[in-house]
Amino acid sequence: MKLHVSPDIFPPRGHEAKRLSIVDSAAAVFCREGFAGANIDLIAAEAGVSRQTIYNHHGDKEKLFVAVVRDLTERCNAGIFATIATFPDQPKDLEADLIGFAVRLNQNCICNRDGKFLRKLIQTEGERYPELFAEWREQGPGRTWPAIAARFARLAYGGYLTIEDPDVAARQFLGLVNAELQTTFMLGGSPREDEVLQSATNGVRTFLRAFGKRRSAASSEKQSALASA
Amino acid sequence: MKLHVSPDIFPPRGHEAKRLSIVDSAAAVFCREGFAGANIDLIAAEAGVSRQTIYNHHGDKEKLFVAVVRDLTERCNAGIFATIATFPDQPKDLEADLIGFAVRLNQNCICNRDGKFLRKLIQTEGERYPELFAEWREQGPGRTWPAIAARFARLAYGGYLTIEDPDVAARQFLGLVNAELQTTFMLGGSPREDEVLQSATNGVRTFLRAFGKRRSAASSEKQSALASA
DNA sequence: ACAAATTTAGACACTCTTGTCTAAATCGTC
DNA sequence: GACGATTTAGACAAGAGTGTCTAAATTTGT
Repeated sequence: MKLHVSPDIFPPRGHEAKRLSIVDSAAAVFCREGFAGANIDLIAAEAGVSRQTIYNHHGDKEKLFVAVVRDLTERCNAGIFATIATFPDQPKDLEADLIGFAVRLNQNCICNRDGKFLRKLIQTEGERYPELFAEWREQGPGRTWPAIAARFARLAYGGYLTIEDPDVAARQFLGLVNAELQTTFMLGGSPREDEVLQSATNGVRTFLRAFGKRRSAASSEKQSALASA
Repeated sequence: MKLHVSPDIFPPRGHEAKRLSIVDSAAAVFCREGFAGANIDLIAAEAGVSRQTIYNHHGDKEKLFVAVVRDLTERCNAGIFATIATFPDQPKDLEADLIGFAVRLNQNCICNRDGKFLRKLIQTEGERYPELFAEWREQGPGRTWPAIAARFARLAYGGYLTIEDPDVAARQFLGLVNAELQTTFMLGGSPREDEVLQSATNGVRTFLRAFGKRRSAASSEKQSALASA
């Protein structure tokens, strides 16, 4: 599940390990307490590290915060693109496959630890660090949305969907699929697995009612002519 | 600790005016800086009041915060119910009327000052005051969602929509209508008026593709026979 | 096992904030 | 104009947190 490709190149082992541990704990504490309320001593204790080590590594509370956001953005992006790679380009069962994709997106990118933390940091401190979060916006939504939209465009081109604007459709897909989780997200909680599945199922059904080739009356159409140029 | 004999009975007008001013400024500062980062001196300055007056009125930073959330919840609720009252029960032009409703909901309840503040306070401090935000959840979403769902149920009963679960439909309506504003909301910004309209228009169109009586290909069927038992 | 680098614990100065207190100023009302 | 209530400015103690420094302890590479 983890890919430790090369965790220890030139810095010694314990060194980088401690850096990771610090950033991890810092993320948790910054989220819980906010930037102003976050206590370096507490971060140190939670990371199992002395306070001085934090200053050795990052120099500053603010620099530490920036490092946290950068780390989270990077890891979340990786997760999102990995999940986008599982988008059903040639679905056997369109509804089931889209539900699966929606659930994966939620579980692996939005509801997981990194996703929750990054979201909360953006919400709480976004206005205080405009340039930092402008960077996030470019690297994150600015790249992931077009990627998702492209997949929906391909589905439409393949004849599975009737879509005018893939960008709009992509955003509406996520809006629908998370429609029933908004209150939970607001309070910073994690929805249960069955809630995620329920919301995704309802959302995808509505999405397909709007954009699916209508199979309403009959016709489980094995519309095979997809291998077109 | 002094005991205020009767804090809010006979105090004169200017008194209550100052209280309002304090709560207002406090809301802004708590939102900008977070609870821990909020500075009472700054709130006082922004309210045009001395620090001591704040302590006279609210006694405590934490009590002040609670007062702010209570006030915001109350005012936002009032706004939402006022807007729900404008829901198109007997629409002439279903699409246009639903778009109008969506825009009103956004402008008067979600994007306005109170809505923005309340949302941010819930997001940032929700986990720290579970009982306070449980109260919000009951008073807010717990009452507004059923009210909105009831309106959609009535539309369905009137033959304007084909809905199985009005609660789900209501949530999906809002999810669709705000689908293109999510990133802006995240960063605490206010979308421009034309963005709100655009998102609402796209959202309502998709909503009607899913739940509207289909006038799609042919058959603008004046399917009037709805008053059945 | 040795030497260099890193980590640690603790003390420290400094700043900032909360909440209290007091005496003077201001306001509202008669 | 006078009286009571409220507000104000400022000083104040107490506490908490940041960032620095130092000397000892530990880890790492050789």
